[in-house]
Amino acid sequence: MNNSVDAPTPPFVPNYLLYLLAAASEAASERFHAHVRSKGLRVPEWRVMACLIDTDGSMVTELARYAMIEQSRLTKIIIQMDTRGLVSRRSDPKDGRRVRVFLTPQGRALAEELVADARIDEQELLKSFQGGQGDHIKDTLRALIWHLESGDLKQG
Amino acid sequence: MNNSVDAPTPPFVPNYLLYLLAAASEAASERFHAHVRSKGLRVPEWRVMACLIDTDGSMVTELARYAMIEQSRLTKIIIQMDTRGLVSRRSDPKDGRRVRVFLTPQGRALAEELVADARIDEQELLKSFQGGQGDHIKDTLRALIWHLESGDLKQG
DNA sequence: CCAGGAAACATGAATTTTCATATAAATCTT
DNA sequence: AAGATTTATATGAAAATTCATGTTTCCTGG
Repeated sequence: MNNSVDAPTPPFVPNYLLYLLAAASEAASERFHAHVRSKGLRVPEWRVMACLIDTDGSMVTELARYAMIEQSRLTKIIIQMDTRGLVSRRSDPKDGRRVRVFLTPQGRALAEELVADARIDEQELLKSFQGGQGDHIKDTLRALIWHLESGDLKQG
Repeated sequence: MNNSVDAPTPPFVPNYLLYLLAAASEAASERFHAHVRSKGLRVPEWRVMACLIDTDGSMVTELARYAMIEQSRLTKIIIQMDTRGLVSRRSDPKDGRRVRVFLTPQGRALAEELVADARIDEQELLKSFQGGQGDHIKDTLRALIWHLESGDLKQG
């Protein structure tokens, strides 16, 4: 007979990939998201503005994919941002169904300021994350995203 | 004079660490989260159950940290889950302020089923992600989380 | 040209989430 | 040991999100 105690079963959550991804995303974003809110924007609004810095004038559906926001939700966010003067909406002359979204001068000024802040924040995160490791994490994440989006992993 | 066109400015968003983390989390979770919903649970409810598999009987505040859900929101989720018979709430006899949350037998059965499914899903993700790379990503994420939570990166 | 269908957005009602604060129990202070 | 603080959870109203579906515009074959 064996008197020794069993090794405790290891916990599930802290070793689960989807938890690690969500926790890493949250932890890494916390500080900058607080900064965004201090500037009077909610995080989804900041995401819209960051996307528009890259692709000003894109249509709502494109923006929804790029910013990872569901379409009807994005529509409502954009309407609010329009009201606040951060973006303007114009229907596409070539296709009346499409609504193209543009940064206003005011919106662009804020967006550029925040993108600059975001770059600094990112550099601080990466450089504090011991030399070189920092570079690799972005590559790893890009590879993971590419793998997940392309392969579709057997259409379960 | 130089006739050559400038190289286009590289886009910000697709190379931004916080975007990569959020996008990786979303892409990796999509399939399993759909599975969770097909079982009649919303994602935050699944998170609560997964946490309780590890730490049944924990108090609301602990659970909130572990499941990354804000406290007052968690309270409401737990009340719903209690009503549905997935968990039960008992006030701690040692400290009347605390509410300890337990899986019911029915809740535990569902939680165990989903944890098993989650393990399978995770294995499929990792093994499809070319040999060995899979292992490393979890280590990288753990390191990042540990770094972010411990260091606090200068108290900006 | 027209009917049918698809694509792009908008909308409304039900539900959730957020934020500030209330309540209640434990702990500290003097 | 009474009062002041802190900790734990609950609550309510305002705001945001979700989901299904409506509306408008475009496209396609006959």
